[in-house]
Amino acid sequence: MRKRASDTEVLNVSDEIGKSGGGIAREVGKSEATQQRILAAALQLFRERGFEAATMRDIAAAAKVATGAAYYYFASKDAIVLAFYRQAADEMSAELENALTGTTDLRKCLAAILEIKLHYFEPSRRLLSALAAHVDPAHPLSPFSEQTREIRERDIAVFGRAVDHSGSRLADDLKAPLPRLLWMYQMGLILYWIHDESAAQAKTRALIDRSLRVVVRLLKLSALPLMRPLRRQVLDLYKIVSGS
Amino acid sequence: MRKRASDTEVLNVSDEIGKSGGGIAREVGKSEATQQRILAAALQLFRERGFEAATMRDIAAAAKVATGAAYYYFASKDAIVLAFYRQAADEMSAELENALTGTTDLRKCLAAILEIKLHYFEPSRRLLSALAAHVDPAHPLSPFSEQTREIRERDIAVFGRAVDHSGSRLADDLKAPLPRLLWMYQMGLILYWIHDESAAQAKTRALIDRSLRVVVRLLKLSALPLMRPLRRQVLDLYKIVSGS
DNA sequence: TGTTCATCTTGAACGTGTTCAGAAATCGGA
DNA sequence: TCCGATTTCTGAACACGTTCAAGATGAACA
Repeated sequence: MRKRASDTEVLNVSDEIGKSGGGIAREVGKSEATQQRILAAALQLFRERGFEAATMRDIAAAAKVATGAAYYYFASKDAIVLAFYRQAADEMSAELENALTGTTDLRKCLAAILEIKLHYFEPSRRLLSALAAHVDPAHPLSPFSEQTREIRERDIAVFGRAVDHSGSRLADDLKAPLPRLLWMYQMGLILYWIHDESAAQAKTRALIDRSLRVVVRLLKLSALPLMRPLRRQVLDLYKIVSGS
Repeated sequence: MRKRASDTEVLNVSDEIGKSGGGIAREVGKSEATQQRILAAALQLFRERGFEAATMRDIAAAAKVATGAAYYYFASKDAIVLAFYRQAADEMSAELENALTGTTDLRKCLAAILEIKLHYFEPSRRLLSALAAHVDPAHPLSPFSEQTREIRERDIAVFGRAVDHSGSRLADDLKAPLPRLLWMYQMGLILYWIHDESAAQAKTRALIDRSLRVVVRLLKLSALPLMRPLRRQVLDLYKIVSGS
């Protein structure tokens, strides 16, 4: 009976598409179309009414299927948000790569990355609060959960390339953890942005601009031989948290 | 009909106790006893089964009342956790004051504060994840919500006194924001502790010890005239976030 | 004692996310 | 074209948090 939607493997958009010739593949894309219809209906309702006010019954009705069908494609209501998150990561990746090659100035590069993400998520800002309201690593929608691991790691890799491309001279022991640290930093900014109710999220904009300068300044400072003991202390904290 | 449990004023333990002589007061403490019975039953079930697995029906049954009665005393399931949080803050306050006068060493003082809280919350560690799983300031149970404001502000005041009692020389512009900054720092540690699955939460223990040294070291560093520009930059970030 | 009235209590009912037994649709192969 | 198998879909049913109209309780007063 139930075969599709599992907890970890929620959305397999590109699955089975390639094997139309091989095994079990009917009218190409029929199933995928339904799934996309449900996803689209859900996202529209989420944006219109908010995550909680949009019920699974409404979503299914809007997608012209029965309630149960939604659960055939998505393991849970949360999983729909997760699918959106994955789609977002995919759609942004090309743009992000462009941003990386645009400049060797780390500050500008980080600013560009953040600009891309905020611009992309702008229409879904409130929806994201459903995704990022949780800090519990056990919650599927947490940015720190197992379910979001793949997206997270790919995202961290982007920061890794940003660091590589930049001309900044860095302390050697900082090079390995820095991508993940920068990712955490941007996660904090995005979290703040989601809940920022100032006009046009001006506060977040200010925070990004100012904090980027601080971050880059700290990076330069930390490269000084004088700062080595403190840097080691801070990196020890990172080691504890990152669990190595 | 419904008069009790409102959203902001969830638990009025000490309400109406004083006016037994004045107006409407029956068998003294009857109502309070019921409320406490519900709270106690809830906490026991929360600890036994976890917040989500303990249903309001179970809680009411364990307290020997109908389901609706629980909602007469508590506006929601969350509100019960909130009541627990308030009770905890009350019960810890005396101990915290003691810790403050115990030493003039800021590091030891902060360590003592954290020790008291972790020790108190130890049996309810998992329950706290229901309280602290949210970073959304709009969520009642968020440490940053309006509903938890009073507890938060009182708690920040504790850190204020800790700073005052300490002999550390601090930059003048740091004195005002420092208590809140320290509170945020401890909140981060507690958050980490809640989700720390290492044996006996050893990682949190290590993190507290090491990070406290870093914090104190940074405070000393920040007092140096050389560090003034960077300190100003960081304080600007604080101003943006704290919304002034 | 009987009446009044706020306080307290009840349990059925609502809307929610989710499950599931089975029906319908569609496939590959005879 | 028909058959068995697989995928896709249905809608009633479940357990949950929560609401609410109605009832029960008991103190204060006549």
